[in-house]
Amino acid sequence: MNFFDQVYNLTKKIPAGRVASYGQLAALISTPRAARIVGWCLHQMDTDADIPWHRVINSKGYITTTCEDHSADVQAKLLRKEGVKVSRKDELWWVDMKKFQLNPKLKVVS
DNA sequence: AAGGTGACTAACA
DNA sequence: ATGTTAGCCACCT
Repeated sequence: MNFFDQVYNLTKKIPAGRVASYGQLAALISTPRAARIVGWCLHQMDTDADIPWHRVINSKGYITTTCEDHSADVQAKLLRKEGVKVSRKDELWWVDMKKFQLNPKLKVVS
């Protein structure tokens, strides 16, 4: 199983109504510094894959997608549909990580 | 086979 | 406190 598959697998486990950061996912796959790869992975992923890609955002809570199919607007909409509070901040969509981050305690590492 | 590319981050100035 | 910089590492060309 390659890294991408692990990312996909893990992403699927994120429950609706919660979000995780790229770095957090990387840490859970035991490669704490691979945050960028996680992002790239989701960027490259098949659009039809059954993966809740929208539940993954950056460590500060901002939505920074650059995909056209998976735009930040779409992502924000999907999250709100699941009960995650998304607001406008600095021209970007933002969610409160303190409230919605998946298992914050796991973000130890380092 | 080697170097480039990120939906990132933490450390610094 | 805010903006920049430099590591990060699996995959692609």
